[in-house]
Amino acid sequence: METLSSTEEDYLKTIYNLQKEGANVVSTNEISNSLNIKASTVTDMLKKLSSKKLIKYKPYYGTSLAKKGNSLALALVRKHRLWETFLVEHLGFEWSEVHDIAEQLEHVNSEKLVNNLDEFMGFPKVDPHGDPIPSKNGEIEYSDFKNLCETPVGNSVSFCGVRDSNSDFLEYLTSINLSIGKKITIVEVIDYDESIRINTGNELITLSKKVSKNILVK
Amino acid sequence: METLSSTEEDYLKTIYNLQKEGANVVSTNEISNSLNIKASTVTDMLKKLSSKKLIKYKPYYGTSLAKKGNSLALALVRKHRLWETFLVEHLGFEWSEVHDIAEQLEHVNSEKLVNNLDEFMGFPKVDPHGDPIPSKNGEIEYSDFKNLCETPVGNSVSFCGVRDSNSDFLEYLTSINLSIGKKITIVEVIDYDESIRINTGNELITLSKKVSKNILVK
DNA sequence: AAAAATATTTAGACTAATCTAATTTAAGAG
DNA sequence: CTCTTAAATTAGATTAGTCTAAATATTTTT
Repeated sequence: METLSSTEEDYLKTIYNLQKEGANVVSTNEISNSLNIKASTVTDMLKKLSSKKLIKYKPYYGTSLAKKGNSLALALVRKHRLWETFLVEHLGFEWSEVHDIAEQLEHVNSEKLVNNLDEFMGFPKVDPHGDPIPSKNGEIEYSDFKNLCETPVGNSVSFCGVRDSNSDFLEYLTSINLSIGKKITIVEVIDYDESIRINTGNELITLSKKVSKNILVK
Repeated sequence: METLSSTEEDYLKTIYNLQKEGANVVSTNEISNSLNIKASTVTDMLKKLSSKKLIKYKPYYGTSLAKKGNSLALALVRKHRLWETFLVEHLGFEWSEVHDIAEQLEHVNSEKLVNNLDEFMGFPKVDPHGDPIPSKNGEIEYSDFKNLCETPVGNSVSFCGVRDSNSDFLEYLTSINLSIGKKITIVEVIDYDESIRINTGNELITLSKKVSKNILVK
């Protein structure tokens, strides 16, 4: 099993993430946008990954991960989330700062490193953004969180994760004092722009649809 | 200050290490051997690093680090040694296993990461092989260790470091129970092959010249 | 000091990953 | 069902890092 370049790994992870977002098959343009790489370049890489049997690629139709590619993508996600957890839990980073660093760390190649790190931290189940961490064997417990924007008025839920790890978004949440574990009660939905008003125990805040859509609750 | 590629960083670190081994000026072939890259390729890279003012390069003569290149190399050494320390002290690795992993980790680009890691470990002064760890500001305390092979018969010293981090060598030392801190008394020097007999408290062992040359003591 | 050996550089080519521009295919609108 | 538009692919070029083979410098030997 030859090892992959970081670039190849990036493509696999991107396909994994896009597929998880619902789509069964991922388009060349979606990958292109996600990675900020021109579509023509993506096409070349898809052919290459396909010839390595890591993905199923049908020209003009789309791409999905093959079994082998899926395991590799999952291993990357595992590494990424373990490193993010380490950075926040042990090195004093904010949840908004860790993405780019983990993006580099996830390409470090050592089974033992990631497994020892996992053990060192006591086998955490979720990362600082609430995303589940795949186990050594590639098992992942998909969580059944709902979008905050779909929660009916009057309900009380708790903040369990985000659907976007963009640092601006995370910093915004921190600035309004929303962090994982927080109890939230939906006070009102404004029909006009679909924004919502929520109560977080001590304050009443208004969130736009764009924000509430990216907050996961249970 | 544009960032360097990992490849460029590797060359700088190699030049740093070779220069530290005594030589004021490093030859193209030395770099070529060290990195296992053909001399012609090295020449190209030297021109490039020279044009970036990171090294002083004189064709057919040799190379040395310029001030800027030296700081960068030192920053890499710092990262390498901090990661090695982390792996051994916190993730349960043997000192013989960490070199290659640290080689990858040292290219991860984040000032804050390395500084927080340093702080997390309580600002260690030496790595698991006894090498000094440069501080954040690039200060490094060169240690005044001697080679075990230069220690006169009868003297008692303590094992402070190694001059080679090759895993076979380190595993060998571990197998004969020699680890950093151990007290060593030189019992006898065999003129014929310059091997030495030492007493480590409970055992009497014989070490070849090749081995004793790579053991540092105080 | 000339010849031989060794070290270094130059020249030309290759691969991976990228781009732009041109072409082809598929999808949607009338 | 044809035309237009959007998406995807192909063609050709570029850059970084590498190689081999050939040429040139330097050093060593005789």
